[in-house]
Amino acid sequence: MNLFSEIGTLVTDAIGALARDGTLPEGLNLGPVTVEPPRDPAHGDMATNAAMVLAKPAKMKPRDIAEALVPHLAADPRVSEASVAGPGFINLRLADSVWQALPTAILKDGTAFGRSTMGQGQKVNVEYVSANPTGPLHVGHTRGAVFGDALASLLDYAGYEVTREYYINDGGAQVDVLARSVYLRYLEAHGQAVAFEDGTYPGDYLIAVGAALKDKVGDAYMDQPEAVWLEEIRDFATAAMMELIREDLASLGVEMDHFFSEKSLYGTGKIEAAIEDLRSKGLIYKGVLEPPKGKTPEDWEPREQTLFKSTRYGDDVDRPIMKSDGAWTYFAPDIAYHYDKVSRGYDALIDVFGADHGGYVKRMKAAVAALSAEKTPLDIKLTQLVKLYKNGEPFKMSKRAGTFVTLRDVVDEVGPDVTRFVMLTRKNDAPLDFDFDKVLEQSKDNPVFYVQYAHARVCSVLRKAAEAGIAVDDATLAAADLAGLTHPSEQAVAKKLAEWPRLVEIAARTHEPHRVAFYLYELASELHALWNKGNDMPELRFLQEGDAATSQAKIALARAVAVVIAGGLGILGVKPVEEMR
RNA sequence: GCACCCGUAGCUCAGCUGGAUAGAGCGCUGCCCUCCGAAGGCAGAGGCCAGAGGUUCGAAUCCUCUCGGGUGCGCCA
Repeated sequence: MNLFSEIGTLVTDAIGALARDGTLPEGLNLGPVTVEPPRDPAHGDMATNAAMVLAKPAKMKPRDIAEALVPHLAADPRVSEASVAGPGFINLRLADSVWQALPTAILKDGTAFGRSTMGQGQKVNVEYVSANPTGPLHVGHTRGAVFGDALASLLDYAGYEVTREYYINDGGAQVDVLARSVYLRYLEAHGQAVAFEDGTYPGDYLIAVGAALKDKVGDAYMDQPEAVWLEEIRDFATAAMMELIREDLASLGVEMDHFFSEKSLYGTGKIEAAIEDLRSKGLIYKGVLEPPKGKTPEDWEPREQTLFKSTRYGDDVDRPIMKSDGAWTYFAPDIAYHYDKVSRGYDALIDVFGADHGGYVKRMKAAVAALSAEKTPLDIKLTQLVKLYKNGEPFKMSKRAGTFVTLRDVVDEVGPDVTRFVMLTRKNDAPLDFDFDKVLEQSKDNPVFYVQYAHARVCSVLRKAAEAGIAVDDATLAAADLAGLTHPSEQAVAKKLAEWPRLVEIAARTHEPHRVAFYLYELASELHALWNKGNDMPELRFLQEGDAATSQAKIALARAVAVVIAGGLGILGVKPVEEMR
């Protein structure tokens, strides 16, 4: 039940009627026609720009179109008032009964209220985290994990069929470094003193891996050259790191549908097949790149390389896919991986990268455009830096990894729910300050608390009502007569609730889950405002002593707020609380 | 040098495929608990939306340029 699209249909129907009676020309493009909440509530409940956007194609004055539309709109029982304002807006005021029907609908649908069919079951692949399997996840990954997961849930809620996917970078040089590092820990487990040189991973988290390796192979690799053990230790260590990463993700409540191994692309002909696809389209050639202007590397020499003609699809320069020694560059398996995703039949792809990979966006989009013959859109969302603070001071060190703050450090400190909500209180491409103390603070300065508090307050009312012997189960509340909910503060809450289905669609369309978090804050604010009005005006309190029917009507509204908050938090992956502790 | 992101109240940030008088929190000023949770609410002050052009009935939003900040730029992934 999306009121805005329902009224939108009313508007387009009215335009259709005018077209039939000759007032307006036939076949007007109604795409730009919108119905949205006006910025100023004094203008009414909804406004449409129809008259203004149709003026030019219809060759009429906006106000004339508006005047013609108004009678059609006003005739609908849901519309209590329609008027023309400003340059040609049509402002609509809706009947009280429209708002009063809303909590009832919410109580019937539960947290499914707001679900949309916008996606029409289209298949979307969301790839996120995709951290190298060389150690625990750090804060940067945490933001990507939360963002990607919430985006996936949001798209699911909006009617898409979503796959959550993780690309394991287990094919490059960094997993060899991992293997050597684990070998050192293995020697250490055998009692040898070892030195961690530059280019190895010194983190404590590999100690257990070295010990486990010793348990598995005994002294078989002692005093053996790298050629003997490298491959096996690499597989062993990579598996251990992926286990670690899965646990990290699980602690945040993130569960992937699919892990895709980069290594599986090598030696299987998959990279070659992807490159061959590009070659067949005339997009692969040998050539020499120009050095970047203004910043020529010291050791620059012109070199002939195998290049992908990414400039054909909007990139700034063509990109090498093969090194001079004949090995693939990192870009080649990435092309093959996306080729695989495209051929799995997705209608759309989304990659979530850290902002430091921003330079990679154009070539990746170019590759997918080429591989899919421009049929599969790829959106790449970049997540910006997280700056950590503790007691107002920048905070960098991890107690666990020694060098960087890990996902576990954050989750252990503040819990998964707070971590997730806070990570979504900024747009993905804006830097985020994360203050360990502030996010646990119980004040309206802290949006996590503020939203949870609203939910808890409703739960509190439900408990009080039950104690007073009033039935407040959802079925009973859904049957309540809400005609008495006429106060502006009550209607303001209902109107905010009405925005929820629309907001879900906007957030899903723009791939911006943070909008959900901001909406929940606004909804909580309306609830708190109404609650406090009850201080001065006892008739606005949810619980009316000795009047079960009125109480149930008011509590139905409150409960509807809690349901939408729970549904919204569900998208963010946050559990609503029933009491503040 | 080039590309991408960003620039909105003193501070931290929202702002809907372009909509009417640009919003919130913090901070500041003044109010509201014999009252369902005051962990909250109400009111006030505070803006050339970095700047200049352009498109449009209409621009914080789209285009161009300038300034300022961040990130990235061929055998690292």
